[in-house]
Amino acid sequence: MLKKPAANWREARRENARAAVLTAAWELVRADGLTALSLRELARRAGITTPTVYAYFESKNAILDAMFAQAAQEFVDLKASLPATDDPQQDLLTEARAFITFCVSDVPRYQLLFQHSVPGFTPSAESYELAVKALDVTRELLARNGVHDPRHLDIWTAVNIGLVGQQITNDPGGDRWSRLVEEVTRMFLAQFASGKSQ
Amino acid sequence: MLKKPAANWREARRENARAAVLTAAWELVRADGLTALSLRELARRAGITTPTVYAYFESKNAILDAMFAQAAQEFVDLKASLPATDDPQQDLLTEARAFITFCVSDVPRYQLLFQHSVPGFTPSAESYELAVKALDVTRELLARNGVHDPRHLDIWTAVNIGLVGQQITNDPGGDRWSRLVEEVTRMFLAQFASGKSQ
DNA sequence: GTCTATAGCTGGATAGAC
DNA sequence: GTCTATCCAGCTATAGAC
Repeated sequence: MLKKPAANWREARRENARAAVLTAAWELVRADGLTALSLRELARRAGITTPTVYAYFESKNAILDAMFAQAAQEFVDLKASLPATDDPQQDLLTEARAFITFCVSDVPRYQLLFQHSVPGFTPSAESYELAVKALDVTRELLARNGVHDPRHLDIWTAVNIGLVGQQITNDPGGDRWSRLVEEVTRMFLAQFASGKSQ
Repeated sequence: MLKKPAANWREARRENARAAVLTAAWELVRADGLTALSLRELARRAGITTPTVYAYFESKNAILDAMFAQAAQEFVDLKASLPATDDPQQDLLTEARAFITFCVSDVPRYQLLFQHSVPGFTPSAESYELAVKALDVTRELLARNGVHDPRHLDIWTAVNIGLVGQQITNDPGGDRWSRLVEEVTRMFLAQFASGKSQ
């Protein structure tokens, strides 16, 4: 509707160039931190000049928004890739492990997606909705474990985020907190699974 | 030893001025965020000019370090102010409540103290040690609840930080996560108190 | 100690030639 | 689309008069 097929190769070229800039952006923030994202250094890494960046993104915030959308999509893909076996407890543990690895393995992505820690930036509503929607998988997973209270979903996300936060802040590169995921999952399920909650 | 009593009033004057700058700094970061701390705006709020700031602090990082030291001391004071009753479970809940309120009521202080989220800044070793030492109170409190495994102390800090993080990030000004502290404390104690851990 | 003035740098964003 | 050149704003920090 919007684009004729004949113009597709142009669009594809443009998208490739945009993707290359985004790749350079991720490499930059992974190397120097999320707050170190500058258009000068980004352009240098991408092998172009600063004004050229504006040929593909209208502002720095537009780049951050595209990065947020990518991160949100990766989060959705992660959730979709989780196996559903006949052991709900094992599945929940698998999800927790996957989430923690997802966060710890790419700290700037975690900060962008879950901490909203870039000063002048708020994600677009659509990308944000995507990330929130991904929680539905967790909701179902908890339901299969007999956990139905929305408050307990909040507790589940909190303990997972807590492990991630402590791991990143106080033992970066290690596993002092991330290794506790199994024990924490047991604790959570012992209290809230199968209608055990008070 | 270092300062003669006769010079005390000079020292006191200087300390007052330093304290006034720090007060303005806290007001600034509470209003505009930790990353918005600039010497220009700080000076403006303190009713002085930028170079005058350097009469009291040798650099911006020195200001951040003084702020970190203040925050660490407030954290220590908070721990020291906790009542010790004959009900260890109640005391642990009281501590958790106090911690969460401490963090949520002053987000920049929380970020500075527990998130180390200022780009070029790392706290001085002494101030950092002060904050770590404050964990001893929690360690004792857990011991009085029959929790002795250091791993379970890590789990305890993680779940508390998790509630704080989710509260600040996803429901600022509300109580969606902070109100869950009692349920979370019950969950933790049910699993780990009195040598119940596996 | 406090000021005015400014150095020196880095940031986002734009003008205009090609 | 891509470049050179540049604008303008903000930052930390310093020089030097008073």
